[in-house]
Amino acid sequence: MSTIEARTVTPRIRPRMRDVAALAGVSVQTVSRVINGHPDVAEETRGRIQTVIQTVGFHPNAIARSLITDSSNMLGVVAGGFQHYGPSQLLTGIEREAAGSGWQVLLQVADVSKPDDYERIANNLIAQRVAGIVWAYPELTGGRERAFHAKVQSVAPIIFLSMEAQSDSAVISVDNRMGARLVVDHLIARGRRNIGIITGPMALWSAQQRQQGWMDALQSAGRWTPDAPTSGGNWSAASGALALHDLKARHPNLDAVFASNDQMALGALRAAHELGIRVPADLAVAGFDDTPESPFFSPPLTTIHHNLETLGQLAVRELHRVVDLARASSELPEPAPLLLQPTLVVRQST
Amino acid sequence: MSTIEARTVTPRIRPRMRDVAALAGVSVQTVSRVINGHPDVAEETRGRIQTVIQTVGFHPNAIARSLITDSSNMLGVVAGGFQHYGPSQLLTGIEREAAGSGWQVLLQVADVSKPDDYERIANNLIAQRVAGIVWAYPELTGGRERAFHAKVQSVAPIIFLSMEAQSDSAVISVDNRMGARLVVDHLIARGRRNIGIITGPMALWSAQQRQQGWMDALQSAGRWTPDAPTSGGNWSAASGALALHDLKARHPNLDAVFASNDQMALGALRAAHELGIRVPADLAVAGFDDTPESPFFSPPLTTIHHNLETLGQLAVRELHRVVDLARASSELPEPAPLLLQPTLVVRQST
DNA sequence: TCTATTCCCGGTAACGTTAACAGTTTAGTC
DNA sequence: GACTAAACTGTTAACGTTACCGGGAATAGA
Repeated sequence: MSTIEARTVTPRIRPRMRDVAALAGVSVQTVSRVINGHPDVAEETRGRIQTVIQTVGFHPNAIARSLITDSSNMLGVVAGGFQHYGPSQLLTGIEREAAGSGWQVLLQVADVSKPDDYERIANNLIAQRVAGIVWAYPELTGGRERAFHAKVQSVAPIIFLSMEAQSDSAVISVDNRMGARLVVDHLIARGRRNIGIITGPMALWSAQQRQQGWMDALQSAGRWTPDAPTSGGNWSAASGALALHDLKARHPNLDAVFASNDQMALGALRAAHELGIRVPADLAVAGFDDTPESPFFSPPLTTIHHNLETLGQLAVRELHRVVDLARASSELPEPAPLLLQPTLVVRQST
Repeated sequence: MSTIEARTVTPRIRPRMRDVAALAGVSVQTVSRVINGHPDVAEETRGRIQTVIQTVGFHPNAIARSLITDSSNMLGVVAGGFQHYGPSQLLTGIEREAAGSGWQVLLQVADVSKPDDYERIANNLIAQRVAGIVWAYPELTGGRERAFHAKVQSVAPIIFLSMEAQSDSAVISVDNRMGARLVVDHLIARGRRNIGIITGPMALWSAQQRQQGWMDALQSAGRWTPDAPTSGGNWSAASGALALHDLKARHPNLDAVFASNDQMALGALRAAHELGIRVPADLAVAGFDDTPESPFFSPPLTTIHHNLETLGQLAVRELHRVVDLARASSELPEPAPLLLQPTLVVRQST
């Protein structure tokens, strides 16, 4: 038995357009037209083809389509892991919006410990010919993201999340500085005199901004001194607990602390409890992020609310707009920057 | 000026192998050999080609490669969102292992509210010709995941996470039942007489299993009665708080509660505090997951530790093994199931 | 010197799809 | 009945890569 005979007799594992066309007695082009919803196909023919598609279980090959159209419906998302609440929420928003407009999400997680990992990721995204890129890997400005941008900018439009706004690239972010300002202003209004901060990893732009907002508030209240209580954390509850011990040891008369995220605030609350410090009577504690758990801390946490899911959605929507424009006009427009305003949520911890 | 002239004069936006070959004075085939690290290329030629690749900035087109080799290096990951700690950790493990072995992650998030959303996802994954699928969307057995499995099984091997083991599909999971058993045994050993449970969404296999473990422990201690204290939550801290109010109202002599995850345990702790119930003196509270925050609850939470990141890694590793085998032997072997054992972490809440 | 082997390289066809164009038929108009 | 437009369908050539095969040059062994 020749292979040709075997081919025609046994059903193909994965039917192609050609097979559908043969069975329906039309050309591949007509099948293509049906699949892509083009007009100029007789209703009768369309129905017949669709029946064949169903019965043989034909699925169009997106790879071949991408090759010939020189475009993919894939969106590259660069992240730094999902151990924390923020990135997870961001990803949820990105994926939802992408799926809603028919895009696929190609996920890339950069290894923080490898400084050159962005090169691997850039190569992956270029190789896959993604239509757009969302950089959700917050980091200090001027570093690897600039190199990354230079490398991929000819391939696809890119939007950065939570970084310093730059003239040549679009950034969509929550106004971290204003958020911190809001919460520290609140502490001042409550009559706190000695307000410390637990910062995030200072390599991160968002952590820097939150520290700035804290400084802004102190300065405009005329309370700023260079030795204002400061201690560094790494977003984790454990680091928050350590930081509070540290702060209290160095500044015994501390009466309020702004933790740069809710997890560290939780750690601070715990540490205060262990030290016999009453919250909020002796010490006010505030956080940032408004995680779903924060209302259930002891005591419930005053914090800053922002919606990162919306942020992710907006980023994808903007990217989509730019890609559509680029397809139409053959030139690549710049995405527009955006700054979302967070809000203060007052609870019993302050 | 003709377009052909323009083409040869202006540098191509995105060079192809053909361009590299022309510049290096070799055939495309030789360039291909260099790119894929094949032998039988003279060292001198290889160097020359690599120089050209660098200078013109050539990046191989993964789409064309996939088309001709009829294989992709993409892994489909089906999830249900990343609002909770578990799925995020799982994704981290999956991505890390995938990237480590040169795979790309194509992320698909199913909309829980649309029962037929798995069809859209299956079509996406088939269209992209993924090499393997990780189903990280925990749900009740017998439902959509079976239909999904039927639809994609001819395309790619699939591994399910956190579902009921089935004869015809591989499941890798943490032993949720044993974990719950461990923690409830511990509560019994501490002398608690009236041990309630706050369950997760009962449509989920993991929630069912944790309830089963609670029952197992009570039964083997001879304490099981059909009206044992039970209340349902949805994994959120808010639902945990509500559930504790509910339980305490219906069972005033409740002296221990097993919350099916740490978030709900946090809610229960908060509710207990509001009701003036001392933990652990009046009421012992235990959780499940050992989130990084749980040691900082008030009081620190007794819980079950399991490593979902490892789980994700193992799933991808197993999938990789199966795909490699399939490529070699042209038949599709079944992935092997696996059950990870969790451990008890005792803290001050019990 | 002849043959076999190894090393290196190139030509051609193919993967599954869509774009561009070229037909053919049908209906409508004068 | 001729002409035109509209509706529908088919043919051919690409997209960028790798598989397959074929062949020349250099080397080694007889």
